[in-house]
Amino acid sequence: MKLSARVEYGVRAMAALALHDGLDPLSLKEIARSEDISYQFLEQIFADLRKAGLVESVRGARGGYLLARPPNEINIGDIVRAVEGPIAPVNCLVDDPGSSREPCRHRGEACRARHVWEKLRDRINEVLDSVSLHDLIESKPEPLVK
Amino acid sequence: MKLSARVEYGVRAMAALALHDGLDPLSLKEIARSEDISYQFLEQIFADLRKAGLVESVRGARGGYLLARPPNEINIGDIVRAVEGPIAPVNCLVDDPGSSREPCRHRGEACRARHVWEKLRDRINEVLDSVSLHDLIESKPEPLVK
DNA sequence: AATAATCCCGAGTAATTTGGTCAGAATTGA
DNA sequence: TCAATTCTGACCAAATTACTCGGGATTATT
Repeated sequence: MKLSARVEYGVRAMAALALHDGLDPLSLKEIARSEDISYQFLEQIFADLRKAGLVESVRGARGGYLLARPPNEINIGDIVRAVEGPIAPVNCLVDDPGSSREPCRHRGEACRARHVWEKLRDRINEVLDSVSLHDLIESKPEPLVK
Repeated sequence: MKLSARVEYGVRAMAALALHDGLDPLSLKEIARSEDISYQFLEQIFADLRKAGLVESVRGARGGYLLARPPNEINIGDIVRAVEGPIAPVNCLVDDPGSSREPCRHRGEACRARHVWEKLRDRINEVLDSVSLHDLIESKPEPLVK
């Protein structure tokens, strides 16, 4: 039940972009340096963020990335789903509409727990969608109490 | 952001025990067979369930497992935490009080997203703790609409 | 036009986690 | 005594994750 490093990095990088919103493009090199994240790994993550339409790229010298929308219109859920795919806490909830994959069937019965997992998925999305990048950068970083 | 097969198996096995509550011990062999789960993998899972005090074992011939409490006093969260450890959606939330592990600190600041992850963790626990084994076995398995 | 800074892309690799097996000891009802 | 069972620790294979590598495409600057 853990989010990946991609998510952690993605959120931090997007927060960096949000803090720089309205200015010139921010390069991956710069983000990687300031957030201490592998440059090449970040490239992969930004490929996903771009495909999801959360950032826009400016190619060439002095290029970089910009938020595609203002920080209050991008929320953490958008980022998580972009870099990790849709939230699906168990296999039988993976949405895979075309294929004829079995739902969670065991010995002829659909799994009794399905509605629990569905509720869980919905609450997770709710929480992640309730916080925007704007909220994130407004809130003070917590003091480092031991 | 996925629960493991251990959780899925653990919940199904506990539901089987709940359906058999008040009767004689149910053996792992029986559960493994009826739920179509690897016997030896189930052994591992039940070791965790037992250590967590959710089941009691009866050793020897005609032995097996019993729920340690009535089905309405055991909830899905108990099972998930027993077999997967405490819910901690990001590393910086792993509770590890003794050790001096760093909190999520990046370049001197605690991570801005920490409170989001905390809220997420709390909601996940809430959902999982809101459904008991009793609820689970009372609810009809969902019909298998394609 | 040349250069350097940047995004872009696909393949490959190392580390970790997960799901499961194996072998056998300990316990107990029949 | 024997068969059915729990219990334990080590082991193993597959999958996933985190990251690297090599190079191509684009563009501001000189």
